[in-house]
Amino acid sequence: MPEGHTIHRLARTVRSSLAGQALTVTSPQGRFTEGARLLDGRTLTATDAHGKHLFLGFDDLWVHVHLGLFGRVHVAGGAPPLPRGAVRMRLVGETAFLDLRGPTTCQVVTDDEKQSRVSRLGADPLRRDADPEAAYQRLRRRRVPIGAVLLDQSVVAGIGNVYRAELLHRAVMSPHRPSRLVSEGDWAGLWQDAVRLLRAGERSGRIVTTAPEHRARRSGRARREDAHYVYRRTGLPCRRCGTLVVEQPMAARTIYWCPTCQNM
DNA sequence: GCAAAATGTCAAG
DNA sequence: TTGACCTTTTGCA
Repeated sequence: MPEGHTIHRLARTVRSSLAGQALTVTSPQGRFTEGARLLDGRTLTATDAHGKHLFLGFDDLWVHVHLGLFGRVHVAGGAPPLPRGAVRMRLVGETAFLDLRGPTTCQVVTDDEKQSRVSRLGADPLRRDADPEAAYQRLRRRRVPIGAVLLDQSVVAGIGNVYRAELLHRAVMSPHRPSRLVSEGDWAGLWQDAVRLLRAGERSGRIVTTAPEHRARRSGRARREDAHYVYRRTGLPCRRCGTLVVEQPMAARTIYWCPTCQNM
């Protein structure tokens, strides 16, 4: 479930449940044995999130985690049960534990290595130190359409396939619009909306992009299919104009959009 | 029991 | 542009 909002939320959760505790670090699955040995017994001192990258700090060393498409982190209070499935890394503190499964990346890195990995990332809407102007300068030079640029983590860090589709629909912009035709004002609007949506996602732990009037309530809870305007709604009517939503591959993923109102 | 899908990225051709 | 990789869950025999 990992777009940037998930990672920032995790950074907070892990900090509040495990920071300051000396941790037992293991790799039940066996693919992080070396790293676990380096960190076992150390105290978790910091957590940090940049786009979709999570860093867990142990003084001068960090664990760099990238969940990829399938990775998951499970944090819970109390004592851990026997590991179930492929647990790459397990952290056990006095009051809580963490299990990491299926990440693309789980590596011990130094401060310098962390810095160099972060420096390859573009502006993160969830960070106060983000530079959206620099992102705009990069965006304007890309030869690919805006729908592809929004997934390019070296331009904007943290947006994934759900947010890209939803942001473009909310901006009433075609994913096919050439990036050089995205004006400063267009970009300011997209950026501001990204900040708003990702913050809401970080707070709630869910991606909900639709306005309340689009969300039918049943037993007090928004239905899942009402959470989005276009993402995974192929063949259903656009909530703005009624045209059927279409899908197409773009930048190695599927983009969903309304061909009528998002017409450039 | 097995195939397919899922909010991601990188390297090879 | 395609395939490989990481793992769990869901749907269909």
